[in-house]
Amino acid sequence: MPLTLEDIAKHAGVSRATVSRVINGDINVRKQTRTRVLEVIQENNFQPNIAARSLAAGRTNVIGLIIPAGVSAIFTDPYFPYLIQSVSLACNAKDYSTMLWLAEPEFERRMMRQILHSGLLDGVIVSSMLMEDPIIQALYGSRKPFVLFGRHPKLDVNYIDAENVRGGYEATLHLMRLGHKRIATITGPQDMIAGYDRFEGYRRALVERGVAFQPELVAESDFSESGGYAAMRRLLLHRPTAIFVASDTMAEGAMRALRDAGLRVPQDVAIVGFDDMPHASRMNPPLTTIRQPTGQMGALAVNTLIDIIQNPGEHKRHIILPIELVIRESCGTLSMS
Amino acid sequence: MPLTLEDIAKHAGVSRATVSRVINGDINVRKQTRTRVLEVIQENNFQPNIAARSLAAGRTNVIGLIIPAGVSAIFTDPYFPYLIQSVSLACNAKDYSTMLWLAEPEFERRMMRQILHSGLLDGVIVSSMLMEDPIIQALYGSRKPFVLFGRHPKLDVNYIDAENVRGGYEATLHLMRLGHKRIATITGPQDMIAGYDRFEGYRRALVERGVAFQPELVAESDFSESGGYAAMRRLLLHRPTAIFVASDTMAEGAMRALRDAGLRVPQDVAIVGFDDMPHASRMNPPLTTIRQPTGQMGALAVNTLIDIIQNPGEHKRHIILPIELVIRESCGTLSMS
DNA sequence: CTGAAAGCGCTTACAG
DNA sequence: CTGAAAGCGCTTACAG
Repeated sequence: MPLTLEDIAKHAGVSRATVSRVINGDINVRKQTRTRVLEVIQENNFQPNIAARSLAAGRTNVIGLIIPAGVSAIFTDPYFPYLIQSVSLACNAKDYSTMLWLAEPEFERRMMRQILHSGLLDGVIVSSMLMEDPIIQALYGSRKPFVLFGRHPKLDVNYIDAENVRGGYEATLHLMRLGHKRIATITGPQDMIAGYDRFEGYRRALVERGVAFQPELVAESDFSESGGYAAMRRLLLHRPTAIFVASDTMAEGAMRALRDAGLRVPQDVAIVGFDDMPHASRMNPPLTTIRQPTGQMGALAVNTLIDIIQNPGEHKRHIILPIELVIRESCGTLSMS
Repeated sequence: MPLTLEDIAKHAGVSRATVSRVINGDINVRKQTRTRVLEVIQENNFQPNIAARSLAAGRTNVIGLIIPAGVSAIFTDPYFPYLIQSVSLACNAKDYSTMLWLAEPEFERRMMRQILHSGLLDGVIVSSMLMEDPIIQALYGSRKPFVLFGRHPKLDVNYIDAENVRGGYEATLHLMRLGHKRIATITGPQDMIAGYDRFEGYRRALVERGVAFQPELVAESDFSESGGYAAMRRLLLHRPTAIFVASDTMAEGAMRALRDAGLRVPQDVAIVGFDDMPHASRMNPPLTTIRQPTGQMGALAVNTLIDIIQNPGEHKRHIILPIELVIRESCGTLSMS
């Protein structure tokens, strides 16, 4: 059977309360006492029982990561493993653990009960939700600390985000500078904020340069590879010479569609992606794209959440990370214009 | 503040013990009483505090899923999201929650303490570990229920596995039947059981048909796309006419290498993969591969683990799922031989 | 700086 | 079939 605080206390010749203080970094412990207790803890590889701590103190050092299971992109877009990994590592580094929730509508009620009422989670990180998702509403109405991946258009919540609008803008502008006139776009879902904002950037670039917006050059998709493929096939009917795709993974699908149609990149169609996932540089040709710091964002979300848990009631945190245009070979060069 | 058992008991006019019995499905409750209590629970959307239950009963309805973070394939192989999803859904369906651990050597000690001593997990599922991983040793030496994805060559443990040896055998045999003489293979890591077994199947097919084993036709890789690419480039020097690749994702990399080398599939080189991930059918050409029931395996692992938790001390469970050759277009047809 | 004691919200023998 | 009570292993005012 695992040891208890009481056991450690006995070994160290102090009370159970003192051991607890040592573990929790209370200042009111004599240095000598602290050292002795720490030694005994080390020797016995002691780990306090989380359930007991949770019950007594109301905290668990566990946070939840919610990703909607409906997002089919979760299977083709390395964005998700990267996100999960960076969150998991950042948690470990702060002595927290990660509980993963793939939100299925079917189990949503159960999930929300667990999250809000079971006392299991100190806080939660939410990624890739639809803006109108009831989960966000439920969290917003509770006092459970949470941070969103991606800003929210209506609610004042804590969030981490990238400069998505500027990303879409820079990508489109890059294509314009290369002389393209018929620039299409494959967007993410318009009920997801990242999908919406990247498309907004595209529109702004057109407006700014006085280019008429043409609805037939827009295909909404779902951030998945096969979605990008299907969207590209639809756009092909309208003969764009360039295309801004709102994720690298969709860009991969789009390039597959172009290849199947016998078109060359960049000679026939130029492409800019979004994300700068590692495989972007391995595509054929290597993909020009907008880089966002996915790895950093996971860690930042964790640290922000922990900060909120420890200092509740302060102002909402809004963190927006810079993007950057990475030029490779999928747009050709200036001379082609 | 969340409600407690005591609150529900008061509303229903019974004792706290009775409410607990109702929640835990104890038979010793009068039907009428049960109904009344359930109503009150429903009305109030009551969720028992997990920490308190854990402390009192020694169970949490939380299981851990451990995946080593060092596996770079985690970013390119949809196998992992599928696995995570199927485990997560199966857990939810059984009223369990999933705790995700991406095992970093750096945090291994912390992780093992949490898993074995914090009382947070009722059991754990371990995927894609190296056979000699100390985590498996530690679990084996503990009394924490666990099931492995993939058999263990030395320890008598609970596991779910696919017929990997037969899969490698069938894949290789298929290529032989098509008349190929120089059949190469790209293997998974030989310190992972799936990598080892699939390679073993390849060797058995050669032996059975009296074909000499040629070490230069074997390239060990890491289950990632870029690993498959690099391995294929090495093999190209030895001019194989066919190749068995131990995962679809590596096969994707291999096909990219062939394309870059100006070789056609299947005319110049025939390929068989392993997994039958959804993108296998979308490759160019569609990939002939060995199908394994990944989705089922996650659910089966969860159900097996829960069974072990509830009925400890019984014999070890060994579940091996059948594979199946799926013929598409990456090997050409019999007439080509 | 330290200890004795109450209490967190459940489960589960025990008694009836 | 039901309730009173002990106990799970911690944390944290409170007292000294």
